[in-house]
Amino acid sequence: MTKPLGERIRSQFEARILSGELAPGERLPTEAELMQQFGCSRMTVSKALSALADAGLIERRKRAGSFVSRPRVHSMVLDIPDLAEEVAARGQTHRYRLIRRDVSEAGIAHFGPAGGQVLALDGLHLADNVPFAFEQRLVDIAAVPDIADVDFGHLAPGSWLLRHVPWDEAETRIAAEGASGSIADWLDVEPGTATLVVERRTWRGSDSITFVRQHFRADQYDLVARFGQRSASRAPA
Amino acid sequence: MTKPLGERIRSQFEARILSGELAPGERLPTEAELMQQFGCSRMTVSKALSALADAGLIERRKRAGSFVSRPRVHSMVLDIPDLAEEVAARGQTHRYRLIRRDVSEAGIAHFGPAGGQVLALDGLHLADNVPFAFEQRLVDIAAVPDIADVDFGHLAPGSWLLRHVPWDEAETRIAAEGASGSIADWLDVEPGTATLVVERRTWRGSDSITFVRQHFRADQYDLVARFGQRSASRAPA
DNA sequence: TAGTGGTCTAGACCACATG
DNA sequence: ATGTGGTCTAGACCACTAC
Repeated sequence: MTKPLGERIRSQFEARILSGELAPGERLPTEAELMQQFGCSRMTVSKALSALADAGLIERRKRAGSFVSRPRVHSMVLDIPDLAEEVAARGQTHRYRLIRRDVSEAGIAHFGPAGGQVLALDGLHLADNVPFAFEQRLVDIAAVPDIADVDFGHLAPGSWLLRHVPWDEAETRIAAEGASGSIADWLDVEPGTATLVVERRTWRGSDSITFVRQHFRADQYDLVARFGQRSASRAPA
Repeated sequence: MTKPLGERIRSQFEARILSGELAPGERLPTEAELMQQFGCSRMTVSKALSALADAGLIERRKRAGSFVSRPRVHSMVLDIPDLAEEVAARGQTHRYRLIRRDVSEAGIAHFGPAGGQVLALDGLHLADNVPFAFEQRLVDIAAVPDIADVDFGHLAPGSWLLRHVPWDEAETRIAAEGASGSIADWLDVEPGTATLVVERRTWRGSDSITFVRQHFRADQYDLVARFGQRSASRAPA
C-alpha cells in the first residue's frame, strides 16, 4: 500500500520545492545525509535525486551538492495527434481527400538530400464532410521507401507515417495566417479568413522524414498542449 | 572516455528501435539475459531499460517482459518562453504597457476559488515600439499574494510570474482568430486580420495560478516547438 | 505457480570540480 | 586535497500477472 521509499523521498522534495519551502538556489542535503535521515542506502537516495534532476527541479554538481533549480525555461508537452484519430474521438467522421501526388527531385523547398526523390502529397482533411484542414506534405522517399506503394487516395499520409515511421526529432512552427485564394477555396471560407498554420518537420537521426504544412480552419480546430516540467534529458543519438 | 555501460545499453536499444531493427511489439531480452550478454549486474540493465521506458520507447510488463512500444501518442516539447526574453534575444527592445489593472471577486471566467480575489491585468507587448501581442491575464491573489505589491506599469506579468512562481501543471490552447475591433485597435491592424491566440492556464498542485489569453499579430510572431519523445512519467502531486 | 520486473541493500571505485 | 555525485556490483525480497 505505501509507496516505495525512493518515490516518497522524491515526492517529498518535489512538494517542498513547488511550495516554495525550498527556494531556488537552496542546497539540498548530501546523499550521505539523506541516507541517515531516511535510513536507506545510497542507491535509493541517488535514484530519487536523479529523478528530480531529470524533471529539472534540481541541479546536481559534483563536489558542490544538489541545488533547487531556478525556475526554468518553461516548456510544455504539446500533443501532436493523428488528425484522423482526433476527429474520430470527437465522434465525427474523418475523411482525407488526396488532391495531388507527384514525385520530384529533392532540393525544392530545401527538403530532402541532394539528388534524392521527394514525394509530394497535397490533400484535404474533412470532418463530417466539412473541410477543416488543407495539407501540403513532402516525404523523403529514400528515408521511407515503403511509402511509394501506399495508396493515399483516402488514407491520410500523417496517419500512415505516425504508425509506420519512428522519429526522434521534430520541429513545429505554429502561426496564424489569412487564407490565400486557393487555400480559401479548399477550406470553403472567404479569402483572408484567419487560419491556424502548423508546419512540422521530423527527422530520424540525421535523415529528414517529412515536412508538412497544414492550414486549419480557425472555426473548426485548435491545438491543446498539456502539462509541463521539462522533458527528460536524453543522450545524443 | 568510453560512456558508462548502462548508457551504452540504453543507446544501443534506442538506436535499434529507431532504426526499425526492433519492430513495435517485439520482445526484448529479459533482464537476466541482458546481464549475461553485457556481463553486468541486474541494476545496470534495469536502469537502462527503465530509462527507455521513461522515454516511451519500450513498455515493461511484469511476468511478460519488455516490448518495443507502438509508435506513441506523439508529443513534442513546446517552449513557452518569456516574451520579454524572446524579443530581447532577437535583438529588439521589449516593452510592456499596462492597460488595465483591477481586483475583482473570483468566479468570473470560471477562474479562481470561490470567494477569493482575482487580479486582472490587461496589457500590450511591444517589440521596438511596435505592438505584437495584446494580453489579458487573471492571477489568483490567494495563490500568489506577493503579486499585490508588484508594479506592472512596465514589467510584463508573465516575466515576473515565470521567475517567482513555480508551477507543476499547465494547459495551453492555441488557435487562430480574426482580430475583433478593440483588439485590432491595440495591435494596430485592420479588424478581421488573422491573429494567433494563445490561452494558458497554470496550476501549482490544485491551485490555479494564472490564466492568460494573448493575441499575437500574425505578421510579428509565431511559436516554435522543438523535439519529441514524450516526457518522463511523473507521479501525481 | 513460476517467471518477470520493482525495489532495495551495503558495500565499492572513480571522475570531477571546488576550496 | 577532498568531498561530492556517477556508476557499478552481487546479492535479496517482493508484487504482480500471464500461463
